[in-house]
Amino acid sequence: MTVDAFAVLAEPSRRRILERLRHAESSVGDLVDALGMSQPAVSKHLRVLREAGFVTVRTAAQQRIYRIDVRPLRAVDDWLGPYRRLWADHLDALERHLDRQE
Amino acid sequence: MTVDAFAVLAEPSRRRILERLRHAESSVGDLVDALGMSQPAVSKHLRVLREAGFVTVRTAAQQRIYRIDVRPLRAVDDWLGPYRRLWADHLDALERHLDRQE
DNA sequence: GGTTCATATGACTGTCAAGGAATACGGGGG
DNA sequence: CCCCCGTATTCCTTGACAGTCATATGAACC
Repeated sequence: MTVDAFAVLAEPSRRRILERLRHAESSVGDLVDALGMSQPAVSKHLRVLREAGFVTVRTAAQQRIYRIDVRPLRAVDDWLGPYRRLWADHLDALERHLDRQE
Repeated sequence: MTVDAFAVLAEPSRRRILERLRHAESSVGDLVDALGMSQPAVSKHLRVLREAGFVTVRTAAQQRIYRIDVRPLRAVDDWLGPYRRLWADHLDALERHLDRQE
């Protein structure tokens, strides 16, 4: 996970790949068909995702089956933690405000 | 918010700015001192953050006071939603597994 | 063992964003 | 009114990255 998770997610195509892998693991060819982009492009994005820990690979005959790994996403989720508190506090303040209105 | 929130967050310096603004609103000069980078660099990052909705500006005399706005972060949080389910399910499965072990 | 299928990789090109230096802008104080 | 302070903007250079095309790898099948 030496790579920056946010930088990896900055690429829309990579998010689309993750979106697809969220529902089911897929071979490279499946992704090529589903996303309508060239095979080398897909393979390169998969490499980036793999090196950042977002996906794992398994070899099945002549295919490589990619599967999502949620750990980097949990890291992003953790990063959001303190900020989440921010809008929770705002909601609390809003509620108090509305209570006072009554 | 026409800009991609993930692309904005991909820049470490911008995350550092947000981290700082999470605790307190700041003038540009404050951020320059705190982050140890050039004033133009900070101003440019603030512009990106502003155009993506991450921060708002207020003018106080000759200073511009920047304040965090959590809405784009909530969008990121929402994006994570479906994936969060993924590892919640995994945790459930683990619990069931451990229960069966007893 | 050579061919075919699925995928990875390399070389190359175009694009875009970040950083620095210099400069413009705009309000405030003398 | 001129100057100064804080900040924004412009120009320029440089580096990173995505996409394409072509080719390499490697397993399976005949």
